[in-house]
Amino acid sequence: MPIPPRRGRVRIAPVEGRFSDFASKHEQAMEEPDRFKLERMKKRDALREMGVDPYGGRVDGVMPCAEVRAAAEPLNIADGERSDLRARVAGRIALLRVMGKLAFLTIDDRTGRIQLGLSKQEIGDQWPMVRQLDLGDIISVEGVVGKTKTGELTVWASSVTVLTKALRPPPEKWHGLTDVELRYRQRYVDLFANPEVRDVFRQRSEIIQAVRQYLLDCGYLEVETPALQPIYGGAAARPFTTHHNTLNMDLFLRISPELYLKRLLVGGMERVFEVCRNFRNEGISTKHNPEFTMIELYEAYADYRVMMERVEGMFAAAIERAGILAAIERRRGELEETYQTKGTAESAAAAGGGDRPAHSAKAWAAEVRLKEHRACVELIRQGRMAVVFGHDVLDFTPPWRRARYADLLREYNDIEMSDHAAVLAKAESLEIPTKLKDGSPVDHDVLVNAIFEATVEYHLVQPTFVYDYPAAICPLTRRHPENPSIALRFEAFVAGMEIGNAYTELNDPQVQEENLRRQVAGEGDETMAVMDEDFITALEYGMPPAGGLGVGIDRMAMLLTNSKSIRDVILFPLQRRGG
RNA sequence: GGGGGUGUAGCUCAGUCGGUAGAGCAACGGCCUUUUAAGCCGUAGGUCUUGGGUUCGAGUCCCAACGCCCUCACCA
Repeated sequence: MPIPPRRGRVRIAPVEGRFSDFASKHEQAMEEPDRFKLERMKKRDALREMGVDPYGGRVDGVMPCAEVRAAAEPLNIADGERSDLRARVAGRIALLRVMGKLAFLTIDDRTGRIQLGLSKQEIGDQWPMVRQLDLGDIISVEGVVGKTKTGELTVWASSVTVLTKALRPPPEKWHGLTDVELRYRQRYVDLFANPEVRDVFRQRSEIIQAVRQYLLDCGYLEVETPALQPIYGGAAARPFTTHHNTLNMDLFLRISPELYLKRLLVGGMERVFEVCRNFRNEGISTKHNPEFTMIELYEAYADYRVMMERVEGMFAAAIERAGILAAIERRRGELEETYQTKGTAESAAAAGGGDRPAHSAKAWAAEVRLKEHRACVELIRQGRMAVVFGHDVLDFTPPWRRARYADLLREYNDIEMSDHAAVLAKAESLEIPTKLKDGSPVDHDVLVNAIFEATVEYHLVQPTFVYDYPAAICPLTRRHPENPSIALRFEAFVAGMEIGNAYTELNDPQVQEENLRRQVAGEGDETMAVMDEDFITALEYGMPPAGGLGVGIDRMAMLLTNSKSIRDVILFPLQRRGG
């Protein structure tokens, strides 16, 4: 099939003035349009020839689809009837059924979908326009709200406006976009093709907003500290490096905001938090993205016990204000429906004579998920803050379980944290290296923590605060007043995943300096902290005793939206070039 | 970095033992005023990720590269 000649620049970029050169240059650089694009460009041009701008502008008074539904509800419109309710709606064409002189389209907006009815008789002169519409175009219509014979709520258009002609076809209308790589690389397609993806990101936004509001209600101040730092610290991680040209100065992207937020405590900002993007130059996994979001907070005159309450409060606020429980009840209802309908009528037709009850693949998938959804909804109805995560039901109702680090270590390994011989033997049995490259022995507390990570963490499915950590792995934490080998630190675990980390902060500048110097010198590893003299200076002016806490927002969003991978709660996860 | 999986039409997927590359959706032409993933008739659409190799013949077997997923390692 011969490729039609390129269209002239005036046709391609009819906008006058400043953008036409730009568009034309890019048009030349673009790959040869495929047959889908050519067809759609033809329709775009046909629209222009009939005097219709295929890229319309502002539309006032648009009613979201969900509001149209809500407004129609009390009118009790009978099937086949129309109401007096007039509405203007706008959205992307998700389904398109044209039959001769009547067309039904389903458009999709941020609140849902609604059917539009366009008839030649009613829209008259505009009818030829309908033939130039495709799936994926963005339009608005104005008309009256009614119901079809089959009871489908429909906006019967009296006028149609083309807002955006799409030059590329959307993915398959039934399956949507499922190729994981394409979903991440072209998230914009994923978002409009898969409405449930939009729901996840709406919930993520509401979760962050809920947490923010909770902290504001607790008297916190939201602050912003540098992401570009001359010295990195506050965590043990490898940083990204960059360079400032004018200052001729190497800089690091922050791995943690901790040392800056503590300076604010010194400055008298007694309750501060930051919604903070951190950057760590490390591995990528279902639980790690090189850039990720934390909420870190510091509260003067508090300690790590208070921080436990903050974690509980943040989750409770998020679950309530982001509508998490209602979403799970809805999901359960959908699954029940899929299971009922696809598991009976459809499968009976397709069964053909198997021995066991036949179910369609969808019904089978629904059945598998129903078990935990039913259990979860049962808990919700008892007033619990329960969510479904994979095959687990997680109960976030405060108070969460509080378990001492040493007790858990004993429970799952039958060893005492302080018993070096036992720890060494256990580490060897787990094939944890007990010697450094230079042959010197690995620090006792480091071994203990390796054992803990390997043997305890994955057991911690229900929300659990693990507290009182071995001190050597906690250089920024205050020691236990009666046992200096213990640090007043907890980590919060859910579904085997660390989701929060808190300390009773160390505010003795001398001890802090010693800890940091030991860390910098001791490990001799590039991942270890760089000495931050100014941070010590700040502590010397006096930092109030305080509790500090960091919560991983991406992981929190994973838990509350039942997402297995961190990439499903990050809009544009890092991908390799290419693809 | 190790191990496992995967890559076929715009999208979702089949492709048996190595023997001319298939379906549904989308598209194009036609019919159609109550559809619900609309339907019916017809048409077109492919560098089977890339590069080597084995073979008379490779989507299929072998080797390598690249992307993606899972997993381990790394990672307070």
